[in-house]
Parts: sequence; structure tokens; C-alpha cells
Amino acid sequence: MHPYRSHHCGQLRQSDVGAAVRLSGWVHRVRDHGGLLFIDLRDHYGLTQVVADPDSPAFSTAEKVRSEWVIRIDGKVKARTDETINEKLPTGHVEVFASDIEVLSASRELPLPVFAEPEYPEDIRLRYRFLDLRRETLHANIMKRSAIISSIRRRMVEDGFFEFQTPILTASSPEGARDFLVPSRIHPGKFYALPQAPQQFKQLTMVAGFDRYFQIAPCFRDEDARADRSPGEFYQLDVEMSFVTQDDVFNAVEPVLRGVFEEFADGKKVTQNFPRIPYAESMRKYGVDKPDLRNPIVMESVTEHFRGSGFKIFAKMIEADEKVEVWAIPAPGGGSRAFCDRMNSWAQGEGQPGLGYIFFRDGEGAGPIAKNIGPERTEAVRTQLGLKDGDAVFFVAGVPAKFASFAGAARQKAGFDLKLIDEDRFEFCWIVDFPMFEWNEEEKKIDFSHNPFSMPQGGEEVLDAVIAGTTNAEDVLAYQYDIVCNGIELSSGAIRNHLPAIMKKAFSIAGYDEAVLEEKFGGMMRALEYGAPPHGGIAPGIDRIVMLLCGEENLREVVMFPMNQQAEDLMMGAPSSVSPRQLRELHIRLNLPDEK
RNA sequence: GGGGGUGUAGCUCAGUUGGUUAGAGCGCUGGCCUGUCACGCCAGAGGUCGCGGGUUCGAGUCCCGUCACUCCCGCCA
Repeated sequence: MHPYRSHHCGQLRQSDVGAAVRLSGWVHRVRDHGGLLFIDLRDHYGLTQVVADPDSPAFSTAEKVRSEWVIRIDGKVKARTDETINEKLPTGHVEVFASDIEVLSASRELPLPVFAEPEYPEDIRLRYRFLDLRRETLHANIMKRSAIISSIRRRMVEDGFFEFQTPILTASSPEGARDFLVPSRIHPGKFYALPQAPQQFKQLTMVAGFDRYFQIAPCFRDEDARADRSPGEFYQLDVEMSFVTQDDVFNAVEPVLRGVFEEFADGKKVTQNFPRIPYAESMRKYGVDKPDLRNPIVMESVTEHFRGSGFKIFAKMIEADEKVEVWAIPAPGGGSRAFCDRMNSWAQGEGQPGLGYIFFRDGEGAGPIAKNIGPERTEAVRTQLGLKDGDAVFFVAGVPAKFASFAGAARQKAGFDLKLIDEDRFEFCWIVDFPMFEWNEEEKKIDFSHNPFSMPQGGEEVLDAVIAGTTNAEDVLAYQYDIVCNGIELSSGAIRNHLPAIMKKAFSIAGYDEAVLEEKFGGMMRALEYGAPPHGGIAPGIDRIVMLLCGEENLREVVMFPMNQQAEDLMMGAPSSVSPRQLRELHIRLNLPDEK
């Protein structure tokens, strides 16, 4: 017999009754009745009840074992009597009567129990991650992650994509997030950088003629963490395709994501055809470029109803600046003073002066704004938004670019608080037509709003028009897109600019001369000068996909060995000090901040 | 870098207007228990109340500072 096991702990069934078996696993739970003792033995596959009675030579050992000890048991499979069947366990119709128990590995008293899963402090969970990972939910999340990734790989390969590896040690890139740097021993004073994404490599893979690339790619960015943003490292399904239009990218990626979500959504509904929403429309309707389409609230401009109205605050703002608009956030079912006041104080907590509202009851609008603008205008607002008694509407006024994100947050809060959001669905959309450039208020100049390598819509002609002054730079759109699910940005992508001439013009509009372009992106530019195919791609975030499919709100619940918010690995003790000798070899002398 | 929350036994938490010896559940140790599956019962050990300072006759509780964890803002082409 195998030294450790003949079966695993989720395997035995009634058909195995009578068999002599050997199991190994962790002691999940012990129930000691004195004259009879039960051990729930757990491994990756499941749980089997082991019984020891005083007649068995195993009994004295069984009395000693504690939670999370690793033991091997030999015994005989017996059917449980009807009264003792446990329907909750797949193995619950049988149990193993132990004839021999060997302790393979004992455990100290546990800093956090594996059995049962109340919440535990993150630092203890992370320090003892190997114990945390034994727990049912986290173990299941990690297994789901594994299954999702293999499903993605299978789907990509079936779609004719090829997986390639790209370097981990590469060059620091001037744009984007802060780089993680790795000092070079051989080249004193020089550094490698960990890739923020294999962006340039995947484009070079296209230039090199490989046609369809994908990779489950590690990405490294030295930025501060959020619940949905791991510190340091994360994974992307990195994709790039040659000779494609934006539609081709969508048609390749959409079925993969839809398929993966349908496969792992546990019956939740998944969007069948992902709507394509222009960036400008998304900002106007939802106040964000990553709308949660489970939320039915759609904002509308109601500026005209307030122009010259008795609500002087808004009327004067509209008078003073033609860019000022008033947006309405309809709130079906929010028609009570209590709810409106709650929204108002929430807005104040967000640093806003307040949140104006009208609520409808007894066939008329109520609240200070309704009084000020009078019944006719109130009725016009109600009709435009299709509201009825019991509903409310909130108003934000100003220059849309400045208040849009607050309005979007208010929309989402109203949606959640009024339970308008169906949590049992995955609502996808594409956000398309992102602007190529934007006004950089800090530096008082036009800048790239996303990826400088994206292809401007209209190509060289449009950029010529901008340079000639006949077109506004901020009106130029790019073949730049995002994919969004339930308000979470899963990915952005673009059709790339593969033409050096257009690249130079785009950079000149953003105020960079050719020397800067050559200095910062020389390698990329050179590649484009030797026959680059039109190409484009996308890079959905794996961790966020898994997070959505596991129903988790924190990435640490779907990452096996995550760092904490301060980007420390509490289990391995990273980052750590290194020896003077290591520093000498790297030509590095520390210059630490003064300790107070 | 900034703001909010949390910090009391190995773990989860309670702890009243500031008042004698800081409690409970789980876990741990010992004892009892032959059908449990969150087994049950009895007993016990276990505490710098995050740390430092202050107010007070007296501080887990009030004040100041600080540290740790976490959520958010900045940041994330």
C-alpha cells in the first residue's frame, strides 16, 4: 500500500464499504466522546469522518491529535446507520473505522482557526497565509482562479492566439506609473525596471510578425494600493492582434470574456451583446467612464428648466457661464424627505455644499427647489424624466467636467440605497471613442489623455487640422477603448499608432519635439520604421475578473500570497534589508531619511 | 503625502457617568462522556487593555503624541 494514502478525503462512497483504506490529511475537527472519538480528516479534495473506539489500537493516538495536525490513518470503510448519515458531506454516507493512526506532523496552537470562518485581522491572515489558505472560502477562491485562468488559456488558444513570454527585467519607461527598479551589478549606476505591462513587447511581437499574441502577464507598478488594486503586482490577460480594426478586437475578446463569465458565474446573467458606449455619452448619462449598468438610473440635462427660474443659485450660474449645466439624477422610489435628506448629508460628507432635490407626492413636487421654480417647471422636470409619485430627483449644477464624477457617485449611491441594482448579473459594456488629448490644468498644456501610442480617429489628416488650428485638439478621438463590468474597469486597449509620421505629429501636439520622442521611445519608433503591421489589442485584468466571479470586494481574497496595503509581504518579510556586501556589489550606498 | 475607522486573553468581542480583583465565546491544559458532525458537561491556565506622556485620589474609559492594520483621496499612460 502507498505510504500515505489509497484514497483522498473526498473520495469514499457507499460503494467502498468494506474496503481497507489509508487516508492522509489534516485534522479538521475532533469530537471526543470518551468512549468514542470522531476525527474530521480534511485534504484538498474533501472531508471524511474517521471513527476511533477504545478497542482500536489507534485510540490512544486519536486522543492526542489536535486541529491541523497532519495524520495518516488506516482503517475500514463502514456504512453509516440512517440516523448518522451527514447529508452535508459528499462522503457523509460512510465513515472510516481507524485501526492505525500515525502523526505525520503536529501543529502548534493556531493563531487563526481553519475550522469555521469568522473574519480575522488582515495582518494575521497574511502572516499565516498558509493557514488562511486552508480555509474553505479562500481555498475555493484560489481554485476558481486556477480554473478561470485555464479556461481563458484554452479559449485563447482555440481562437488562434499564441502565448509568448516577455521579459521581466526590462527598461524603465518614462510614462505611466512609478517603476520598480532593479539595480544592475554589471552596469554601475544603471537599473532595470519591472514591466508595468508588456505593452511595448507585445507591439514588437506584432512588428515581428507573430500575428496573434496573448499572455497571462505579470505587471508591476509601484503605486499605492486600493481594495481593487494590489500593491506592486497583478496579472493581465494581455492580448495583441495584427491587421485588425477595433471591431476585430472586440469580436475576438468579447466571446472569451462572455464565455468565461458564463462558465463561472454560478447562474448569474451575463450580457450577451456588450453595448458600445461612447466616452462622452457615458460621462453624460452615468458621470463616469466605467458605468455600472446594473444601475438603471440615467442622468439628463435639465438646464433649460432652471434658466431664468426662481431657483436663483442655479439660474445665476447658468447666466454667468454658458458652459454651466444642470444635471438631474432621477431616483425612482426615493421620494421621501428622509431619503433626500440622507443623500444631502452624504453629499456634504463628500465635500459638496449639498445636493438639491425635488420629491414627488400627492401629484406634486415637494422640497425647497420645487417651491422656488414653481409648479410648471417642476412638472416639466417630472415629465422629462418620467417620474411619478414616490420618486425623487437630485440636481447638480456647474461645469459638467468638474461635477461629473460627483454626479456619478451620487447616481451609484442612489442606485444602491434604493436597491435598484440587481446583484445577480454581470453587465458588460465597451466604452469607446476616448479623447486622444486633454487639457492638463496643472501644466497648462495639451497632453495625451491615455496611451500616446493609440491611433487617432481620422489619422494624419485630423492631426494636420489640429496643427493648422482648424480643429480643437480636445475634440480628436482615439481608437481607444475600455471594457467595463458592473462598474469595474476590467481593461483598456487601443488600436495602435503604427505610423511614425502620425506618431511625430501626435507628440508635437502634446508639446514634445522629436528629440523627446526619440529619447523616450526610440526603440519603439525604430521598430515602426521597418514595416509595422496595423495592430491593436487589450489587456483585461485577471485579478479583477476573478474578484467579480468570486463575488469578492477585495483582491486579497483572490490572490494566493498578496501583500498588505503598505506593500509588505508579512509572511516572507518583504521588503527586507540586505547585506552590505550585496549593496557593494550593486554599487549602492543608502541615503536613508532621518529617523525622528 | 492627507483624511476616516479599528486596536482589551492565542482568536472574535463586551467592558455603563472615570471607581474594588478587567469579563464572555472559541481555542489551549486536565477530568468525565459510545453516535457526534458548531458534540455535551466540570475545572483550570492564559492580560505591559498597541506604545509613550498628561489630567485625576483613582484611567481600558478623558486629553495629547506615536505605532500598527484597514478603507478612501492624491497616485495608478
